Amino acid sequence: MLRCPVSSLYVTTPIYYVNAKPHIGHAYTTIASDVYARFHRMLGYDVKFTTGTDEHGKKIEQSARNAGVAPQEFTDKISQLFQDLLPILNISNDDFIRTTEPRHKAATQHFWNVLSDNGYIYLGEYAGWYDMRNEAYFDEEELVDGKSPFGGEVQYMTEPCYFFKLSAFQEKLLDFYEKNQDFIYPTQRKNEVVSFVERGLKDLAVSRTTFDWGIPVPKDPDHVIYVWLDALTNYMTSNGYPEKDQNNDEFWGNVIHFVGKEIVRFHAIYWPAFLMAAGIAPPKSVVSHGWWLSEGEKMSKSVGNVQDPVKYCRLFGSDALRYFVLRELSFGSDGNFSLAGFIGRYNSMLANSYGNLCSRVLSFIKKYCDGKVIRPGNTCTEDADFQREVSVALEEAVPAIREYAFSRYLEKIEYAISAANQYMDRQKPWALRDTEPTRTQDVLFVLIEQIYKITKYLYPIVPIASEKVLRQINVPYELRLDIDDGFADVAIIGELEPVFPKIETEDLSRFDVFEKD
RNA sequence: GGCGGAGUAGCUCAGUUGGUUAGAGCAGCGGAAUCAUAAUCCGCGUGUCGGGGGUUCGAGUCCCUCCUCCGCUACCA
Repeated sequence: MLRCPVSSLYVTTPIYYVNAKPHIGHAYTTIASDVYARFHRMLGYDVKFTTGTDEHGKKIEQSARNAGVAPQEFTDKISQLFQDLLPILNISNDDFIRTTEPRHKAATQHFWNVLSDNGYIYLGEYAGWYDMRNEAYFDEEELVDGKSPFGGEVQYMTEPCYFFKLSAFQEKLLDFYEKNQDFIYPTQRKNEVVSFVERGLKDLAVSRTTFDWGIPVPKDPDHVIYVWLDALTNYMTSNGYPEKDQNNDEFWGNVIHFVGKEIVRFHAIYWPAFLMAAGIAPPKSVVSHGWWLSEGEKMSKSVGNVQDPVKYCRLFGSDALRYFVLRELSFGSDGNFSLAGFIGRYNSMLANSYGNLCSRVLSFIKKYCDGKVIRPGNTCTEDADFQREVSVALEEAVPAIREYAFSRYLEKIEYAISAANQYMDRQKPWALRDTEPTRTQDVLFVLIEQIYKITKYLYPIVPIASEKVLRQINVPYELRLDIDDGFADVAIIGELEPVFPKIETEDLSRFDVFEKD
């Protein structure tokens, strides 16, 4: 039994900052979170899965001004692009939260009041060398020849500012990391976080007076709340805070935050410190992934090599993109996103190995077994060997995904697919169909039952194709989501429809056309 | 500078606490088969495991040193 007794899991993506349209990095985090969520639903977990947009801050205010629109109008537009991306990627989120929503403003201000009431927020003065032209503060040691790193003239300035007593949490955090070894994944990021904290924590400036686009500090509306304090609180807003006591909440007891490596510090240091200060349990894990290079180079708008997830979905389907990003690189490391790599993986694995396996088995049954096979009375050693091979591979896949090793999960499944193709080649049903019809149908049943199992394991990654295959072998929808369900004793083949048609050269020219748009 | 990663076949990477002739996938070459999306299956790798030194009966795996690449080193997000 793989299925777990009922337990709850809360999976989150970061809320994405709305200063530019979504790119492949956003899609990647969202897809990984979705696969993790779907997989755990299949294991029997009660899963809550949220995503959203982070909409406050100086940068947004400026971008809106540059675009000549009000900040709210600006964020409405970009946030919509992120919302539109979800169905395109086939994401199964339960909530989409925007930090400009009233529920979030209320939650954040409540959280602020708790931190303040608990004595962790105080009014002080922020001081530093201010670069007027670039509107940023710098420390003395950051200055280059008496100017800011951007080359602007600086002057020493102070402004009133609320601080969070982060310094009070240095030991508590280190102790927390020590006792919760799984808190930060992967290990490299954990080491970075620990060494950062060990170096000493200064109090954190958590309010700003230099711009207005934010949530006002309660009782002192000249200040807006620091965007990260605002943004991180979304995870609780979405979970019913403050009405719902997070410490007695089943979802809050098992929170997994998926993030990109660039925001680990906020999630692994500030966030647990804020929560500790409020007397709320920190999340279970912060899981961070690497960055995508584009055709071997760093993605950047100025270079114009930003990979657009929507384009890939339109041309090749969301399943193909989901499969590629999780298979191509080991989760946590950086990797390369290239069209050639994408097509190579798609064709060799999805089209040739898996798609063709389904096709050859199902159409064989359709043509030569009257579209129906029944469970054999007895099987031979070769059948048992094959069945065991698939079972072992799939069982090994489970711990992989639970350790966020999505590519290892897929490797195991691919091994099972390969075993199925090998089994069919060894048994040669096409050579037996006239002389040994019984053995032929037995072999086909053995095959179709393993295809059923493999397809179910593929479901979290490629839900559309998986559902298509299950429909072709007449597996009812409601069975799809439970990993322990067995296969029926009679398999009836429905209407055949190809999954993962091979990408041909003509499709590549279509890709170029699309690119010019 | 400090701390932390990484350097293994053409490419992408596995290699658990040191132990038999260092593995997988992809690409390439040869063959078989024809159920299938011209898909599949079988066979084929003389790699200084970044360089050098050391510990050990034995090291890709431990220690030292050097080289190269990368990340973190707070108040834009």
